[in-house]
Amino acid sequence: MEPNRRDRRAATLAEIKATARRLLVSGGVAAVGLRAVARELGLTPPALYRYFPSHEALLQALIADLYDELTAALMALQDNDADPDLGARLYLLANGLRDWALAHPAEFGLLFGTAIPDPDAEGHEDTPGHQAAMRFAAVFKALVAQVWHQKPFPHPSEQDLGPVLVAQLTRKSEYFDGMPPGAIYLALNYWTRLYGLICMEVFGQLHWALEDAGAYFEAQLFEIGEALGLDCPQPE
Amino acid sequence: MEPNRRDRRAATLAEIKATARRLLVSGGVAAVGLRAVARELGLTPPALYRYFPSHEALLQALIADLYDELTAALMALQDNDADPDLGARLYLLANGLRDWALAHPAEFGLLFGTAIPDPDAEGHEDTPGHQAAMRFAAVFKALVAQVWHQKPFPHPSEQDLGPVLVAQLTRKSEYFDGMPPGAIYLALNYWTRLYGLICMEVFGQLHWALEDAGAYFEAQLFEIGEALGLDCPQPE
DNA sequence: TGCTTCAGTGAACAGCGTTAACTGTTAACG
DNA sequence: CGTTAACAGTTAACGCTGTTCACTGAAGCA
Repeated sequence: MEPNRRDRRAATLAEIKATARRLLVSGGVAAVGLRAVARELGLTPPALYRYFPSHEALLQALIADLYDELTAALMALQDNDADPDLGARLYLLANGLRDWALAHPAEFGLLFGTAIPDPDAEGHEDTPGHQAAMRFAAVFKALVAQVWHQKPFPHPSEQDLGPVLVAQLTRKSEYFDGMPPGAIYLALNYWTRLYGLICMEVFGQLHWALEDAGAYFEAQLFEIGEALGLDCPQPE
Repeated sequence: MEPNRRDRRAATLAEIKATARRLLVSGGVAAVGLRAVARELGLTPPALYRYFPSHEALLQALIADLYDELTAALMALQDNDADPDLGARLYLLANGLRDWALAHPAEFGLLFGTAIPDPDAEGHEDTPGHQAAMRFAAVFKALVAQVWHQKPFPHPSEQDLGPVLVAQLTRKSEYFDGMPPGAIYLALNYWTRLYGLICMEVFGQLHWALEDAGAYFEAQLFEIGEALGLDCPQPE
């Protein structure tokens, strides 16, 4: 019945991350301090260094966990939806992302708000947070590719896009399961508009115009769906 | 020839803000510390309190200055453009904003990146930074309203938007110089897409798909212009 | 049993924003 | 002109932060 030493370690590690998240929710990212976490757990600050090599590493682990939680939530949403129309799942996913963001604004802010304009990166692409972000992005990518392969939607021609853009998009054709550049362009369009919209709503940058952006989001989502040749989202 | 005391004060104040900006550019917002600024100026940290009541106030002043600089740059861009077609100025403005953002990523990050999801705000709407942001937003608002009044563009009907959204948009009709809700919807659409696009590009969130987002931005800008019933941007 | 591993502590360091008390210069006023 | 008050700036200190080092005590293993 007495816990193993490795189990104890895992339990403490989970407690640390849980505490960090609680502090994140209650006071924003600035409240997630090494000392604050230690204080909350009844430990001394250096004790945390047995679990994380630095404060930044703790935040990275928290970010990775949150990405994975969001990814799992969206995948569960897909699995529980029996609708054979994959286009409907795109609405499901988009609304799911927005709902999660609005329900967890602090977490969302940590994941997507903390923008790092680091032009000379060269090496921070293998952090836990970044890898988890890639897994998250793959969810949307996979669904869009499935939608495409189930019923290819009309897309702009290569002449419309121009050679420079086509060259870049074609380079991503393999990642997008063989979609043509015009279709990838629409997929990118879908993502950028959805992402931008949710960020602006959660970060309160729409407040000056709309006190409740829900209806606006719905209308925009319908427009974006139209661009992918999808039908009306829901009867509602 | 010896400078007045009030002039000396103004000069020091300008030096402080210039130093703060230099630190911002070279090391991000985290590098703009009270002590760092003082060190750079050969002063002791408490001396800065003769000019700013707190570190936050210094940042606010810097934000306000940057907003004003950006606003002035965009207005100068408009004034130097003799094109009577106001629609063309929308492209000019959009490209001007993007150019400024790409040329000054650190400053842009301070202005637009640091998102503050503060739901229980109630009182931070009168900071210098927020007021300057309103002046900045007014530039776009004014031009869109001018475009509308010069040549009203086709816009979605109230039935298309739904009563909830129409009610919110109508409440902004006065601010938008009497534009109808459908037109305000398109104006908002213009702003959200432009804003989201530039943020994603500057903050490197498009790098996984596009190494150079210029062509993509151009294509998107054309789409957004189409939605406002504008003609082709430029022969180029 | 003896040795090692490891969680955790206490003290300390450098850096941060901020405050209080103090010094010298500079402008203003009777 | 001389007094006085305002002002720019300093030094010292407080509490906070992330981080390191030397150390203790207990758990795990041979």
